[in-house]
Amino acid sequence: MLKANFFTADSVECARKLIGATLEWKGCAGKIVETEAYHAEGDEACHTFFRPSARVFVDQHQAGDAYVYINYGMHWLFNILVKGPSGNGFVLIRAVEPSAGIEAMRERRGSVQDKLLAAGPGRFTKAFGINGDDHGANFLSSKTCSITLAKNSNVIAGPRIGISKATDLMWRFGDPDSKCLSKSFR
DNA sequence: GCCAGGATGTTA
DNA sequence: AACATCCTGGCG
Repeated sequence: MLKANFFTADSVECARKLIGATLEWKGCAGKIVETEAYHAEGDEACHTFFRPSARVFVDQHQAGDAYVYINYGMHWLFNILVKGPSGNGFVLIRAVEPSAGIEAMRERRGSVQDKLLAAGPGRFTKAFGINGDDHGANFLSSKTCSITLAKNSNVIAGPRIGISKATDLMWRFGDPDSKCLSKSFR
């Protein structure tokens, strides 16, 4: 299980270290294979840059709290708030390789290949049943949710996906060997 | 495998 | 108007 101070480091470091970790969420579980980091200050792609409500969220919540929002009118996206001495930020969970609760994921996702069940930020939340009710939930205080870091994992970095600002930052991280990425790194 | 197009609604 | 996406169908 994560230590209580894990989300008090830089969000870029958190995003990198979460690759390979096992995420458990209300009966479902899987290996985190893709993440992205956002900085609350100075990052034009971060919601805090253009959404006052996101800045309020950072002020009023603690490290480890879930920031869940709806995207393109139909997909929930799941972030974890990071608050550290060097600055605040978010880690977006972009893809997970399912390991438990796969039947429940299949029911929620409909007819897709198993490797695509949670291979994308919107696919992941749908597979795991995450929605706006989970906005503000905290991993470190919940009994049904946890993250356990892997001892070692192969990690590759690349530019973040689906954004139009700050595309030069290499803040997308992933396991290059996983078959459950939202998109290849090569 | 890649690309185009449409679904869908919140935020500011 | 933009948007941290996904699915389908066309093409080869």
